[in-house]
Amino acid sequence: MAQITLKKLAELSGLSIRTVSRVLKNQAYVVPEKRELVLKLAEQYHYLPNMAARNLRLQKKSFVGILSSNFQTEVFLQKVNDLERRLFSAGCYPILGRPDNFSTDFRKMMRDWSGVMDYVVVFELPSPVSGEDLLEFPLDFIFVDRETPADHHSLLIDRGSGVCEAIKHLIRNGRRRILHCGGHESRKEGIQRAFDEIGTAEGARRMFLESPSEFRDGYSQGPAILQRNPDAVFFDTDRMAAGFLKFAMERNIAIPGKIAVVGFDDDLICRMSAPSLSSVAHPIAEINTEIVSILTSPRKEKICKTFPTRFILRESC
Amino acid sequence: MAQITLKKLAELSGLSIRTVSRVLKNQAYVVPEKRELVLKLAEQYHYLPNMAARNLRLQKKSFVGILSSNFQTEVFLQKVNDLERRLFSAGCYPILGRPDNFSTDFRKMMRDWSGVMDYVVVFELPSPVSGEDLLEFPLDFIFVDRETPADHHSLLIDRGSGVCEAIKHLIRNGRRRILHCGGHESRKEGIQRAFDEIGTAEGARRMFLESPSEFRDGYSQGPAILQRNPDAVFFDTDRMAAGFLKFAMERNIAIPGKIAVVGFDDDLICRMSAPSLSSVAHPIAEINTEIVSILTSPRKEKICKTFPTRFILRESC
DNA sequence: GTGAAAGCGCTAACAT
DNA sequence: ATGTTAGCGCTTTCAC
Repeated sequence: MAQITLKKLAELSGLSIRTVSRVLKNQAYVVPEKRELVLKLAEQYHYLPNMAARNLRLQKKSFVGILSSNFQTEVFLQKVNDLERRLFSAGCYPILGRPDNFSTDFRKMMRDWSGVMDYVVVFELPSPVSGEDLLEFPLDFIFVDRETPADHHSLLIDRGSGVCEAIKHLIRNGRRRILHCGGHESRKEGIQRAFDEIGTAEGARRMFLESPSEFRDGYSQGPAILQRNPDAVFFDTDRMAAGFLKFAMERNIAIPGKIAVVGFDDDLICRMSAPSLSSVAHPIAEINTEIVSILTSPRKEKICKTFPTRFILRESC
Repeated sequence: MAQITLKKLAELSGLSIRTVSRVLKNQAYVVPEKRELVLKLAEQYHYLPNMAARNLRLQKKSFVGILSSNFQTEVFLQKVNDLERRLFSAGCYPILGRPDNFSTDFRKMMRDWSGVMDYVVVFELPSPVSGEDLLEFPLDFIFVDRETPADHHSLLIDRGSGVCEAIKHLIRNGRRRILHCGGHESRKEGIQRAFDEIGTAEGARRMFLESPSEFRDGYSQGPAILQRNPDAVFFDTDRMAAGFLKFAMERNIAIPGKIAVVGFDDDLICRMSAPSLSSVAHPIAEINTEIVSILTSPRKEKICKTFPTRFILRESC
């Protein structure tokens, strides 16, 4: 499929490149008959301007890199999907990369992407990086939900806010023995806030069970959870909560009757589990809006904003 | 972040562009001291070659478009994730697009992508297209699991094969009243095959309940399903099967004890539902291998291959 | 009204 | 061993 170029169009029409360009960009000062001719030829040969060349000339980049070491979870898909929609309107598209490590994969990607984009959005990275590390790349980085190296944009997620809402909801609905199953600091902090605000006053008790937070963990921690006799459990992830739901179903433990359950992430699984899972949702739309705004109106100062998560009530509590 | 260029490096070093280029590409015939100097400068200024320019010059493209109107399901993420890994080794990256329609979105994407890629992989498209429609774009299309316009690569999925395996498994395990809930022709065909091969001989009976195939449908069809008194149900999608699992749980219907359940897609949900869901998996690795092979060794003739799906046994049957 | 020409950053054939 | 130069496909200034 040989690309047809301006030059070929010029030869074909016997006109100069400049004139052909004028016609195709709908600029003034071309006599109608020449205009017609060029248009006809362009149509006939399916002329499409080479964007790579145009962008090189205009020093304009129309892609944005998306880095994540985790393509597994469904929330990631939600984020990218939402971002794609927004970028599209701005004539921009996401290029995906899933580096397995910093020193080789990450570097290779940055090299390969140089010149086609100005910005790289980093959702997850296999290893920590410093501002120093990034200095060598002629790119602006936008870190999402991640400790941010000096001098780069960072859009942080306040995971605590949604967790706090969730816990307060549990307490207000009469739950008094609340177990946190997982271990992320961000979640602990939200729970702490809820107890500070109303939990302690209401006489609620707080328990903690340290655990990894995959599906299998929620399932395997079942006995340990029961042993602590909670009337509500907050899990660090939806996957983990789903694992516990499975355990509960097998043991005929009523959810939310006997135990209320809340997860984190608002994964698709929440709407597909039985009962449907209350969870804490990421501020996807808000963050992506901000990303697009950074891309479209470049600024000198680095953005650093924090966005709250929010509690989503479903059947499990 | 101003890009540092070969030209600047040449000025800085007082050498010609050619020599600088020689050094950086590790070619022969440069005296050590000049080599050293250039290397030092490149290091110091964090020189990165502009790939957009290099690719323009070399007429080489290092991206591949991925079109899908459906970014919702987790299988899509699996596919893209797997493809990304394979492309990466080939120095190539996926650019995502989610066109909402052919006439505007699709066209805009093809225009915007012209010159940066040679191939576009089409997973799903909002409307049917013909070979004619695609003629206007200087791109090769690889259609996956989709009716393919004339003269383009097509990698088809034989959905029937996995379904057939699934149904035969059910029959061999003593199920005799098998209900198909959904309506896709591809599934029907697989079920037919299974009955032709062993079902009829074994005296199994086949029933059909027409339905859309989302989560809510699996749930809402619960009563209609029970009414037909099946001992096994095959659902067109995992989401739908999960919906029925929820219904069954609420009604205390033993799965797989009373009713065996099989879904389709091998979504993440399969491993996270209770009980875990038997399903039919897409030939992701096989298809992506083929895609990469098409990209890396261009050919005149169009590829057209069909890949079988396969049955994945879990707890639900 | 139209065209020649420079140049975006890079490569490589062709001098020297 | 090193530099000059043309050109990938495009945009745009500046002449005519």
